[in-house]
Amino acid sequence: MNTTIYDVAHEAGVSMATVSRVVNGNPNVKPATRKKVLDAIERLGYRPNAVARGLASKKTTTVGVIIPDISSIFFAELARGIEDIATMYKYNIILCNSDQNKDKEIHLINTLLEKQVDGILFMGGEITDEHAEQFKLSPVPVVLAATLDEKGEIPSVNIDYQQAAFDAVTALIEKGHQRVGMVSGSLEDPVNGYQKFSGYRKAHENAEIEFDETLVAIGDYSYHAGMDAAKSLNKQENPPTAVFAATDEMALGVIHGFQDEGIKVPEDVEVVGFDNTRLATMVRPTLTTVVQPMYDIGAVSMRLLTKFMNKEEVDDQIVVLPHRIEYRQSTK
Amino acid sequence: MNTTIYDVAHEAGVSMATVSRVVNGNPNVKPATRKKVLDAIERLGYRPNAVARGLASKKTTTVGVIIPDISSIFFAELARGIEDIATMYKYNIILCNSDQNKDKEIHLINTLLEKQVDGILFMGGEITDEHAEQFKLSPVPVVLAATLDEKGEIPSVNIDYQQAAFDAVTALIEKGHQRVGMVSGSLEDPVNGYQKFSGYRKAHENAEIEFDETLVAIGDYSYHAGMDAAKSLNKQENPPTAVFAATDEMALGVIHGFQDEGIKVPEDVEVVGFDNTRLATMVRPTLTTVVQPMYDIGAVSMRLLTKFMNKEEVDDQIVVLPHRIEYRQSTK
DNA sequence: GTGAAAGCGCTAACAT
DNA sequence: ATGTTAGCGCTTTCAC
Repeated sequence: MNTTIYDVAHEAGVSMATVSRVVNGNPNVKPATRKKVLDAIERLGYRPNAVARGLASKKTTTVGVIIPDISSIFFAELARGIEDIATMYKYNIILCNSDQNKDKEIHLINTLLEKQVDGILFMGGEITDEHAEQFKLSPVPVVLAATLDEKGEIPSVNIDYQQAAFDAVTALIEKGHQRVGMVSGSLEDPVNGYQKFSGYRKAHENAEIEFDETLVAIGDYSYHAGMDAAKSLNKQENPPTAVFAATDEMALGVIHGFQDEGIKVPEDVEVVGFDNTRLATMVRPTLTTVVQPMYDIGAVSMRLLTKFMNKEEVDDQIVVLPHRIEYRQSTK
Repeated sequence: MNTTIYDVAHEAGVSMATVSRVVNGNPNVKPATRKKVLDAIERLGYRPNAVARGLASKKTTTVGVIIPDISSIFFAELARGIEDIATMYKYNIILCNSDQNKDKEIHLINTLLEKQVDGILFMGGEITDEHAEQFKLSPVPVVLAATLDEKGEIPSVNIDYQQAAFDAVTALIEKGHQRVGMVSGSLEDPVNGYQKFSGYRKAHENAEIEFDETLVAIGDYSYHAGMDAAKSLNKQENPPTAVFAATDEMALGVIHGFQDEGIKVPEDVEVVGFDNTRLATMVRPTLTTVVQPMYDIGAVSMRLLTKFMNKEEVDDQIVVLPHRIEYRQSTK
């Protein structure tokens, strides 16, 4: 059997309470007593049991993180931001992949709550009423990262995706492009689909260019979806001279798709991606892209969650981080 | 206050023990009783407290995962394999980044043990005596993933890195290359440095080609390290006609480094990478590389850990997965 | 098939 | 500054 606080108390000739005080850094312990206890701990190789502590104190210093897919370069970067800040505030993370599957998501929320996490960081696609319901019922705070709650009821950290897409497409239009294509995510996806597509449309409205739906392809965020989109876009009688892709990975696919057809990037067609993942600098031509600060979104959302967990005052629970466009070789 | 098993027992008019049986799927409950309990649970919105259960049962159904950097495309893929199998066996994962820093690693092991994880999955660089000591003292099983224990005492899942490197370099030599360069990791890194470098040397010995240290560059696994290596390799009076890089990311850097100097890949120099990360197909030319089944290493190591946690019989605790070379456009 | 009761290892009043 | 004690919510014998 493992050594317990009781054993230490006995060994040091003090009470359990005193040992607990020492272990938890409570200042109300005489230095001499503290030393006795520390020595006993050392001698016995005592290691506090966080589960027992969690039961008694109703705090686990553990937060649940629900993420669509940790193997995605995008989410992996976000997760790192989350974990770094969590570590800074002495929390551990229980990491769960949801594959953006609603049933899994709901199930995971409940599992995490059973495990008595002190808070939940959620990344996903659509926040349905059922999600909202679960979050409302949650006894611990929930923060969304890179995930939109249309109703604006759940604390979240994002950039303004629509504005970012608007900016990127407008920049293309201002360079003289009349036919700007888009490779979008599913329009049911609030962030990578709907928001970015809306930005694309608004940029056209704003420039008074008529919207041409043949210029829009829908992809599943994969490299291959980008390649396919480029090829089909290029087959048209009047192909686009610039393409805005909803993710970097699709943008790479678009570039290579065009290149495979003998089309030169950026000479014949300019390409702009979204996210600024590490991929963007690891291709030729390097990718012009909308910078979404993934690490920061993770870090800021975790920081926000710690504030809620500490019951600190929070002035604004819907945080919108700035974005910008990083110009590289895939545009002229 | 949250509803407890006691409340449910009261509501259903049975004892706590019976509720516990129902919740845990114990068959020794009359169907009628079970229904009463289930109804009460439903009515009260009861959610079992896993922390209390963990304290009473001494099992948390949680495993600790120590990983150098989740934002690395390589480890992220591994992590996904780990998580999928963990989920399959009803475990959750506490994910910790170590940055391959020894002190952090040791500290994390202790934190995880305090949290009473049922097992630990460790990914890192060198396994020092201190690591070995910690693992030996651990009350729960430990498995290494993509990490070598030279002493062969700790269960682990890997491929044969040296053989894989040998195969890759030998293939290059057999194509007629007399001057094969290498971009290695630090030789203090057992896997990406020492093992792969040894394979490189052995391939030369085997082919009776004298080893030329000017052909070897050391990189930090980054894209830029690969670029720099290519440039310095190319500055030599007698540059290599083929290069083997210890990781895909460095291989990409090598390719682009050469391209930037006007050297053609694969015409002027052939390049082989290592890992087969998703990057390998997202560049032009696509990358010939040694396939390391990252997802599988994660999955198999987690499966192995579950066997230890269940005290199942394990025939071989040092598992070596097969590797192969995937030929793409960066070689002729 | 069900219940009673003793912990699991710790924290947090409350006393002293 | 330190000790006493009552839980925290559950599992697990052991009875019946």
